[in-house]
Amino acid sequence: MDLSVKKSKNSKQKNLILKILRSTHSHPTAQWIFENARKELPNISLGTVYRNLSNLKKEGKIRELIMGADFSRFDGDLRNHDHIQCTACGKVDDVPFIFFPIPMEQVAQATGYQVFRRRLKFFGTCPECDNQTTKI
Amino acid sequence: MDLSVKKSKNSKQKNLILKILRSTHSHPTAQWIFENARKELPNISLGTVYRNLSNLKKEGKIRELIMGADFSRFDGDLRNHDHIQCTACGKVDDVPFIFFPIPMEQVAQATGYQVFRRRLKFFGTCPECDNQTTKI
DNA sequence: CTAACTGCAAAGTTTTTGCAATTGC
DNA sequence: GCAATTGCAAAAACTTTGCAGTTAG
Repeated sequence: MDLSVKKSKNSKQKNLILKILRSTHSHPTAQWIFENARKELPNISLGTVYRNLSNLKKEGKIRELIMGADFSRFDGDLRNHDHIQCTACGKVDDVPFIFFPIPMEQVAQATGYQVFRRRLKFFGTCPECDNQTTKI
Repeated sequence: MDLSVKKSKNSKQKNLILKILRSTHSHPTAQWIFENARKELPNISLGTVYRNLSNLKKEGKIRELIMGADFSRFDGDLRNHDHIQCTACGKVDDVPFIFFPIPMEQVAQATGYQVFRRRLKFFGTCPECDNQTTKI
């Protein structure tokens, strides 16, 4: 059987979307990507953005996050890193890679699962929101 | 300023929803909760389910997960535990609490955030899906 | 060439909201 | 009582899909 998926064309839309994703660490939503993409390609459609995000995900070039109580966010940085979300403004930032030794065997034993991956997410308040506690 | 939020009535709908959530570890979706709730209260509406989930979350009685590429899932168990999701069937299970020492100060230093909480999620295949690898 | 991709618009899903009636405290 | 909650239905928010035309390899 053929396990290699990849079979996809280049298109300016797709390349632009990837470029946008890689130019930020802010984990944008599909809508945000769309708005930024149309600055360069005014005719691009939201459907195309969603289709390309889906393809890029299948090809392993990006990662879908969906981490909080809102819509999907995408990550163009595939290096090992974790995430932190501000509970005040909802922003998601990268946590540069820190090695956390997590004994996955214990998890496998406790659950009966075969464990492949882990994902670690932190919650807190970002510097901006911290300073605005008294405002408004 | 008054930081205590809570001010909420009891209603049979709300109590039922909480009871359902606490009776399972399967992290149901709003739709699933709705379907089960209407077995006991046939006239309950989906809107009421969503409103109560939102209130219960505000009151800190449940937790919204939203962990994968689909719709929200809710957790009625607030004891410390982590989650594992099967990448084959999508099911989410609890990982009974295991102490993972994670140095949150390092995260705070690296990001500038005030860090409150962490959430750890594992991915793998559940025993059922493991055994079905060759079927179909 | 032709399979994949595009823009557009319509449809699908999940969640929220407005309103009049009901209910808990 | 009166504010909070409910059922219902309509609307909003996010995502997917059908189609006919365009494009990359």
